[in-house]
Amino acid sequence: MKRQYITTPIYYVNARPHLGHAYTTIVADALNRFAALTGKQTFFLTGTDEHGDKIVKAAQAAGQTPGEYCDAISAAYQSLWPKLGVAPSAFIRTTDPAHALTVKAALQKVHDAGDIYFGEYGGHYCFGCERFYTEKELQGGVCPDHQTKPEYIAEKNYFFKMSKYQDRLARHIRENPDFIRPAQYRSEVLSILDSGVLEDLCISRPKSRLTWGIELPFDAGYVTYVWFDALLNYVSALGWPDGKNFADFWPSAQHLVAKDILKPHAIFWPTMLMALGLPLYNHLNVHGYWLSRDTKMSKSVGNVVDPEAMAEKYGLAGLRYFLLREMTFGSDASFSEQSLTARFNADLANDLGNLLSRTLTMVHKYCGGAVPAAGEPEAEERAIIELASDALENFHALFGALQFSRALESLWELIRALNKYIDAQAPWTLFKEGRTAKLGLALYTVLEAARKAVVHLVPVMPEAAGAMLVQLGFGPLPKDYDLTDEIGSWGFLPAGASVAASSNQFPRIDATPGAMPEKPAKTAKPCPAAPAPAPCPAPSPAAAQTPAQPATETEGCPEIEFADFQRLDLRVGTVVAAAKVAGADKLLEVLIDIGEGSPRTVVAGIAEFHDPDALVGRQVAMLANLKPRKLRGVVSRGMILAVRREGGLELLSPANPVPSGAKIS
RNA sequence: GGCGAGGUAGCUCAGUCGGUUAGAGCAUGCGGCUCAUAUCCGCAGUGUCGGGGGUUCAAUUCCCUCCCUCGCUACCA
Repeated sequence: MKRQYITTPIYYVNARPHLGHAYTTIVADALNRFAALTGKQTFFLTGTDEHGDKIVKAAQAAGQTPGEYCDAISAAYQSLWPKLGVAPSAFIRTTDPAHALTVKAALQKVHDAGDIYFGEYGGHYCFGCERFYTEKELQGGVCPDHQTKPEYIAEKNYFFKMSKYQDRLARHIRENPDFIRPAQYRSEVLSILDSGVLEDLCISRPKSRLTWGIELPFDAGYVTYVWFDALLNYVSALGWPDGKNFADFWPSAQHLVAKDILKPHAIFWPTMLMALGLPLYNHLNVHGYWLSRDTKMSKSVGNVVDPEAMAEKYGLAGLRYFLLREMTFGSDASFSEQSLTARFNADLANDLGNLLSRTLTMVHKYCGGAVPAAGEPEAEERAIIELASDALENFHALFGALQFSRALESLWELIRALNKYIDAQAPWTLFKEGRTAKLGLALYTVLEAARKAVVHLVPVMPEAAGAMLVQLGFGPLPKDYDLTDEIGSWGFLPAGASVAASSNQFPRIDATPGAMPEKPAKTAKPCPAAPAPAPCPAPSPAAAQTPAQPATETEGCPEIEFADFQRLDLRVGTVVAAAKVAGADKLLEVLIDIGEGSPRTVVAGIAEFHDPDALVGRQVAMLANLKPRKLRGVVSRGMILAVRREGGLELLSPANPVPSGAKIS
């Protein structure tokens, strides 16, 4: 079984998530989905880094304990990911007790091996800042913040013998050209390694100065500082040393980071792995910054972009597509709502959205809404089939090599060619002239080629691509579906499948200043009532399906498409724990296992009728992809389904036990 | 200062292991179609490929040098 383990950095909880965090994590998510769709077993890790000086200070400033503060910011990250369509396999926190045990075990191991020593660390210490300054950081010999002269103090600390592994690391990087990519960062690291002897890494802080950290196993007077704590998350999340996930996934590890943490990941971490006797990761993938108004985003400049607001304003698909399409992986790129709008309108609305819209309309007008029989391809169709095959082959090669921009561009070559093909074939003329065989052939060619393009957008925009596949009559992806089967093949779209009457997947965004772009609609319009003539070649009776009926209404709710139903992630979960929410009469905080690794927290308004203790072990139906929401300070991720009756509230449960997380359909 | 990356059409970028008229998308102008989300298709461009020098029959692509931007690192050779 081929596998892929991909990680983002764990994000430091001294600030709320911004676009940079979102980019890294969305890239990881897209790569993870792509791997899963190409037959790999995957593990995707993200999390939060929560120890250190700055956290203690930030917590104090917020009037909280470090623990409370970390919980709050970590929750902000955890609840952001589903809003960005990101679905990690696990979320690690450095304050997780299991992580602390791993870090201690690793420190002990490296200490036993003789690669950690006790030494003196001297520097200019500013008591106001509670930190050391190097000579060059001091301006005119005084602290830049406090304008006071720092005191030179010597402090005993523990050091990791990084220099011992310097040559071995340099050799490894030379022998494995893909170890650090893109190549510009590889040469940067080699240049650091070649330019002199590495300084050993200071890995501790005395408890007299810092207690918010993991205690050294060999000296209770110290906590470990920064990198031994943070970097080890990549193996502790897999259950190192004995976890099955570690054995399964570590050999396929690759990390994704922004360029600011190149050195820790390219130098500290591999040498730590060497000291631990562990194999190195396969790839370190390094990306650049998103610039806003031509400079790096920063709070003081006030140009920080909020990813959640962008997702709400432009839709998930638009945001994720833009991020992957606009940045050349490795280089910096500029973010602006103007370029996002331009990209959205040109690529998604005009090219792709309109392609689907015009095609589906024609299938309904000319073919009764069913996928026509393919027929025998002629020269023009063979050209499209070949182009599709080339485009997809390129896409696979480029996407896997992190060249998302070029990968998507090659997909768009196909999409643009389809618009051109439609113009050349002019189905409206074929229809008028009664040339039904060619008409069916032309529309089938467009539908099938569009499907092949859209299916490759699933990793980029899972939800929107899924909806488009349904509109195209292909429906949700089969369980054992493998994207690689799309290269060099043709005709997966079954004739006779009914297609949506229309598609308004990516409505153009009004670019006029001040206009508030609407969130793109994600549902298909209802079918028009008028049944169209059906001159297209009839599909084989076995494949024929009932054409969509005109919209009707049921008890006040408008009739919906099957695709609408599919947007609901309904599952059966098992209650692991339940407790009353403090200060609320009706709310229970319920932990529900839905087979995700860690149980979900759901806040449910059922406390009036249900005793928390009686709920444990019970299976309940829940809506799992409801937008997370904070209720009474608790983030609720989902809702429990229930029926209200007089004097009570019945929870929905399966009549017989089912696996936790079983999908309701 | 050293090291690394980059400087290609108005914008965002691709590309050239040296070789006929240097590409794409967006934006701009003109024309066409009507199935479509005022969408789509066609045509039209423009560029001393950062400056200068060198090697070569031939350089945007190789070498040298200078300028500018970004990053890392440092005053130690």
